[in-house]
Amino acid sequence: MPDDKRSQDSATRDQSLQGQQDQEQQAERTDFLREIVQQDLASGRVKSVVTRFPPEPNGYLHIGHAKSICLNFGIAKQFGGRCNLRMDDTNPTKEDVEYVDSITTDVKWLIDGWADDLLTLKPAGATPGVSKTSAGEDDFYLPGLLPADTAGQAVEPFYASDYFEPLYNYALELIRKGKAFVCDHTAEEVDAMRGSTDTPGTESHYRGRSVEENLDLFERMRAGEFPDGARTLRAKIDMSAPNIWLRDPIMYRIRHASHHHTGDTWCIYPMYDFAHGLSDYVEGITHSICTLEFEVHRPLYDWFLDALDLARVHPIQREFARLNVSYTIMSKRRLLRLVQEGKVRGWDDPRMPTISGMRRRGYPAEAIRAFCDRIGVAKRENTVELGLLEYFVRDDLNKRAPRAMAVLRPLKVVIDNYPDGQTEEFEAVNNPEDPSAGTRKVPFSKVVYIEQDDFREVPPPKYHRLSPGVEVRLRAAYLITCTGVVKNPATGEVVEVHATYDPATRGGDAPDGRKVKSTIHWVSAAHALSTEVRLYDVLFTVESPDNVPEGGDFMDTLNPESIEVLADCKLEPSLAAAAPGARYQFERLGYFCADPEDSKPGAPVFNRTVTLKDTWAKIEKKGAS
RNA sequence: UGCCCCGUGGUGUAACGGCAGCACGACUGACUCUGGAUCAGUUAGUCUAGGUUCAAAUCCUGGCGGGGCAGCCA
Repeated sequence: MPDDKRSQDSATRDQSLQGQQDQEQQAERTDFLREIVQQDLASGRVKSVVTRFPPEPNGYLHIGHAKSICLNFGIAKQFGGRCNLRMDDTNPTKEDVEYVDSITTDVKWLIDGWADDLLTLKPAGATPGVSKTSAGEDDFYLPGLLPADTAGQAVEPFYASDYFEPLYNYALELIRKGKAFVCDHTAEEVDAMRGSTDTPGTESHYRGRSVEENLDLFERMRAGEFPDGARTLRAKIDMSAPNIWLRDPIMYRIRHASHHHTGDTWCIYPMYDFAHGLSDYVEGITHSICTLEFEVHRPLYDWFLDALDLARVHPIQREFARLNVSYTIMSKRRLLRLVQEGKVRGWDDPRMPTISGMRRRGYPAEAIRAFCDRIGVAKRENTVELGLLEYFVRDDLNKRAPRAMAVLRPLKVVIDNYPDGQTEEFEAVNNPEDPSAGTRKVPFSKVVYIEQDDFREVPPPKYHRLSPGVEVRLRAAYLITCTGVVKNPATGEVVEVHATYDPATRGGDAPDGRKVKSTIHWVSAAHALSTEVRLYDVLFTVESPDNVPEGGDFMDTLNPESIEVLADCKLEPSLAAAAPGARYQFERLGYFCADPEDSKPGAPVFNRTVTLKDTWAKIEKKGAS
C-alpha cells in the first residue's frame, strides 16, 4: 500500500523502476553473510532460507534496525526464502504493546513493495505445534504464513513469549539430562561467584542438586511459590570457562509481573540466551543474524541447541557490525530519554532517527532501503556520514517529487508596470525529470513574494539573483528588473522591492535571445496559501553524540536550532490540495512533506525533508572565510 | 590485563594468492528557465615489522591501534 496518495499509474511506475534497480543491485552485491548463506545452500546444510527480524518491543525502530531489516529481508529475497517478524519479549518489565504496534507498522512500511511478499507472520493466537521425535521427545514447531497463504485470516507477528510453554519444556529436559539446576544464591552472590575476566568463577552450592529436586523446585518456581529473585534456573556448563557467558548462565528468573502478551500466566521468564536460539529453532530459522555484541554469546547459543536432542536442523548465529550515523544516536535508551524529557515531540518527531520519524519527515522507504544496500555489511565498527543518507533521499525524491513554488521568508515585490488587478496563469512543469508528471497552472499578478535570500541591495561577488538594476527571471513567468526598494525608515531593512517586467518575455523567454544569470521562484501575493513550514536540522551539534567526553552528557550536545518553525510561508495555491504525507520539491529550496499528523484538509503543514544541494551557500561561505 | 572480534582514500564498502575497484564527499569544468538535476574530469587508500611465495590487502608470526564481554537486560 503506497504511503501517500499518489496516482495509481505513478505508484506503478515507481515500483517497476524500483524492481529493476533491486535486481541490478542484488546481482552484484554480496557480503560475508550472503556468502555463508550461499554455502549453506550449496552444501545442502539447509534447503531453504528462513531469517528473522527479532526486535524487543521496548522502543521504536530506528535507522540501525532498518539496516537489520534490509539485511534479513534482503537475504531472504535474494535466496528465495522468507523472513519472520518476531517480538523478542522475554522481559515483562520492559516491554509494551505500543511498541509492538509501532514495530509492526514500521517494518511493513519499510519493506512495502519490495519484500512484503516474504514477510512471514503467524495465525493470530497460534502457538507451536508438538510432535514426537524418534527419540520420543517433544519437538515444537511453528511455521509461519506468507501473505500469499493467509487467505484473509487474521495474522500477527511471532512472539518469543508464545514459546514460554515449549521453552519450559526444554528447560525440564535439560534438568533431566543433568544440564540445568535450580540455584538459590542471591543476585549478589551469583555476581561475586562469577569470577572476573581473568579469574575463574566459583561453583554454586546448589549445583549438585538431584534431578528430582531440581524438577520439583523448578515446577514450584513456575507455580509461584517463591518471591522474585529467590531462585533461578541455571545451565550447568563450566564456571572456569574463559568465556564469561559459559559460567553457568541463568536461564530463568522469577518475576511476578504482568506480561504485555501473556498476562499473568507466568511468573518465571526465560533469559535471552536460553530463549533466543530455541525460539529460532521453533520457527525453523536457518540463519540468525544479529549484531557484534552477541558474538561472545554464540558458544552459548550453540550449547543450548546441542544440549537438547533436537530433531530438525539447527539455526546458526552470525554477527555483523551495527550501524552508526554521524550527528545522531542509536541507543534506544537515549532516544527514550529525548522523548520522556520532551526534547522532541515524540518517537516520530521528524528529527528522530526512528523509522517513524523519518517517515513523518518525508524520507521514502525506497531511499532508506537504497541507503542500507549501499552501506553494505561487515564486521568492523563504522560510522556512516549523515550526508550519504540524505543523498539517497534526494536521489529518490528528485525522480518522483512534483515541483512547486513556495516562499519561506517572503519579501514583497511590486511590478509597477503590470496592470492593477490583472491575473494570468502560467503553465509550470511538474517534474523536469519526469515528463509524464505533466504541468500545472500557477497564477501571477502585480504583487508577488520572493525569497528574502533572493534579493540583495548590495550584491556580493558572484551573486546572480535580484538586486537594483539587475534582470532575473521569475520562474515560468516573466523577466523582471529591479528598479528600487522601500525601506523601513527605523531599521533600514528592505521591506518591499519595486520592479518592472518585460511583457515580451511571457513564459520566461526573451524573444531577443538575451540571457539572465538567475531564475528565482515566486508566489502571487493575491493567491498565496499562507501556512506553517518546519525546517529541521541535525539534533546534535557533534559528529558522535554517543561518545561525549568524560563527565559530559549527550544531552549537552543537543542542537538548539534543530527545528525552526516558519509560521507564515507563502505557497502556490495548488499546494492547498496536498494530501497528508505527500512529498514535493519546493523549487530551489528542498524536499518537503505535508505533515501527516498536523495537516488539515486545505491547510497543510509542511516538514522540510532535506534541502537541495546549495552551491551558492558553499560559494558564499568560501568567500567569507 | 582473561576471552572474542576488527584494522583498505575524508566516510562506507569491494577485491577470496595475480592490474587496489565502486559509492558518497571534496575540487575543476561543461550544460541548465531550479546556483537543483545531468555530463566530463581531478583528488585521495591496503596500521606496522618480519616471514612464506614468481607474486601478499589477501596466508603465517610479532607489534601497534580500535571495539566487544563479568544484568536475574536484549
